[in-house]
Amino acid sequence: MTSEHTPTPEQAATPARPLGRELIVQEAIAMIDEHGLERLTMRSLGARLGVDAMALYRHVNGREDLLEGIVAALVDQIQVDPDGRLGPTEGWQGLLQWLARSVRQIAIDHPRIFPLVATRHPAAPWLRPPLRSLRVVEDFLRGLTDRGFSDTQAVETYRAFTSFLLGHLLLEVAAAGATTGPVEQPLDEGDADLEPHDQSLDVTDYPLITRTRALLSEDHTERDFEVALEALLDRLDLALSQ
Amino acid sequence: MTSEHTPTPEQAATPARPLGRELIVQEAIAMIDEHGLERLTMRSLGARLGVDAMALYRHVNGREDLLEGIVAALVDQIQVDPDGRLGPTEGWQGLLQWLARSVRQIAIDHPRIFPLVATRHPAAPWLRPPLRSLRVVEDFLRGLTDRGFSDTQAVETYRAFTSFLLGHLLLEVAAAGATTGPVEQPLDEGDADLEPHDQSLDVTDYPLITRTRALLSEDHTERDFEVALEALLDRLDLALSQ
DNA sequence: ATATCGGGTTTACGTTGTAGACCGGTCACG
DNA sequence: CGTGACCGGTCTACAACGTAAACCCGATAT
Repeated sequence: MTSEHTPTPEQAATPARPLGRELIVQEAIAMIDEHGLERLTMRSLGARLGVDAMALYRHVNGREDLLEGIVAALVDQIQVDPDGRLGPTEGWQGLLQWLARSVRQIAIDHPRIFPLVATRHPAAPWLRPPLRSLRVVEDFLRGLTDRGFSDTQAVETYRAFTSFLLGHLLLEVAAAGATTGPVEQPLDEGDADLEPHDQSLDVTDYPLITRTRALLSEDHTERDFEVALEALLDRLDLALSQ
Repeated sequence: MTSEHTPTPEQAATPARPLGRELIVQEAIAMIDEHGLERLTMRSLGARLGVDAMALYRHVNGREDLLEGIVAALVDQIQVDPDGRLGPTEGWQGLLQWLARSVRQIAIDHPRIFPLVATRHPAAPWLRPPLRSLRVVEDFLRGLTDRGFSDTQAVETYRAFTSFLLGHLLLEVAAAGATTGPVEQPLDEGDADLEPHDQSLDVTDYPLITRTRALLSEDHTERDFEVALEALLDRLDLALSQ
């Protein structure tokens, strides 16, 4: 009877038994979405599932493995090919556009998890986040080679495309996280001395920043994403035709 | 006398007194470079500096602040403008090329720290990693406006350029980290049961991956970086001329 | 009926970040 | 020339975390 109350009064208990890797990962994702990564703890996750923390270890090889599972779960949501098989009318451009938007949607839905997808070490050095599962890469390569790409071209496109996705989406979710609230503090605000490291920073010494402040704060993430994607497609198209 | 030996026998003591924020951050950077982020601990860092862990708190506002300092230190190394002022002969292309390579060099020198630069929340939502300090952004905007960019163009370029850098460099250092050794385990290898989650993954079910395995493993990071940069510059040039 | 075992619990330990008390030297000032 | 402040180190302590190990119990197989 040492702890009768639930340690975190998040939700009392058992959202959907039977306990298993799937459910655990799912609930962990929800938890990060709601409170951020640092608040995902074995104990809190266990509590949320109405179960002792140690129970999780029956289904998951420790916290690292859990994070791995979370990343894998998100990556598995990526659809390389739309359901209604897109005809070769659109060609590879359509495929890449679809895929890009698919990945983008996932990133936006889980802005606090995407950094994990971006930075955790993939299973093999040639897997490039965010397209970091064998299934996705296979489908990607097939999609392109089916549409006339040589193996080399397909692989080069894989590299260019992942770089594009990673840069744009990571910046987009970072911006999203900044507005939503970066971390979720446990409700204190006693600011220390020792150079308070100004929160709302002073910009007066930087004339150009001051001048462009409004411009800098504008949000064009979606448009930027689309035009950069278009530019990439153009570039690839050019590279193909020679 | 509870702990007479140094907790981590890394280096006995005092590499360069006077203790201070600067020195602490510097040594922390060295430590991450050598052993990885998760092995950077207040106690180990203190030990490395020949000092009690708590001494660090006199100069640093806790671990988070230390990480902030590390990121800031790296970003401060970025040189927007070469020392020998480059004439307007090169124009803005030269500037961006120089800057890109400057940032890239830093990323490569600290592959285990760059992810921090990439993913930690900047001081303001409109600061975009890796160009995430006021000084760098100011110099960046000045460099461009000095060369004929409008404010809007300069800001748009800032966005495009940071996306480019982040995507390419993050993937490059991830690949680097994968070869060097991702984490630095404390020397055990007793593999658990529970689906060993295959380390050297099996690729036989993925014909296209199998076929392009060699291609996928080739390393073209530098070339890719340069050609993507060139493409970006072309795109910007085009956007400028209309 | 009884042995097995999957899957939960309890307890305990080591490691981490960090608060807070202590404490010794140095330096300003009466 | 004391004497107090204070700067910057130490020591001790604690809560939170990940997780190993032992336990335990109900269903199921023999």
